[in-house]
Order: sequence, then structure tokens, then C-alpha cells
Amino acid sequence: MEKKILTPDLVHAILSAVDQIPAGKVASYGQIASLIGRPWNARLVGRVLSMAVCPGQHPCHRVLNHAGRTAPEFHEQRDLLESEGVVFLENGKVDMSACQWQF
DNA sequence: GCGGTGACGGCCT
DNA sequence: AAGGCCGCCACCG
Repeated sequence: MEKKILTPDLVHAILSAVDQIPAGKVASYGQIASLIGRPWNARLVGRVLSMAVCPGQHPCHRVLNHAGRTAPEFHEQRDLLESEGVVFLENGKVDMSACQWQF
């Protein structure tokens, strides 16, 4: 199973994991990477999300980094998360300790 | 084939 | 507690 990388199948696995994130919850790239079987490739997850999908199809806005910060050019991401009930701190970060998705 | 870069993660200062 | 640096693997030039 784990041979090639960044294949449509792997991308689908990432999108599938992201799609499983419930509203009001968030997940880190590392967590998604772990789900697909590549915890050391968290950067690849972000690359795929930014490149493959975003609007409507998959809740990519629910995916944050380990710092609890949103994507650099994805400002609307915060509005989407707040709409779902995710708690944003005054410092512009998400309270992952309370909103991190647990499967 | 080599070097540089990156929607990251963890440790150190 | 917050910020900065290095290290990880994969992709692009």
C-alpha cells in the first residue's frame, strides 16, 4: 500500500479524512498525515489540500498546523471555522486543545 | 542527478 | 508563553 506518493488514491485518502472532520472540530496536518500513513509528510498534506481542493467539496478549512494557525493566504478560513463553532483565540489561533478532532 | 523550497512538526532559546 | 531554528520527506526548476 505504501509505495508511491501523492497519487490520486493518496489524495483521495487525504480528502476522505478531511471530509470526516465534524463541524466545530479541527485537525492538524500531522494528524491527517498520520491517518494516511505518513505522519512525517505533513507538508505533503498541506500541499495537496492547497493544490487539489478547497471550496465546497472538502472542509479543508478545518485543517490547521500544529501551531493552531490558519493558512497564510486562506483568511476566509477563520470565518468558516467561527461559523462552525470553532473557538478562535485573541492571538489569532484556534483552541486546538478543545476543538481538535478525535476519531 | 542536484539544489532549493514548502498550507509542517518538534525541540531549543 | 512566544518566537526561532533545524529536520523530515516530496515536489519543482
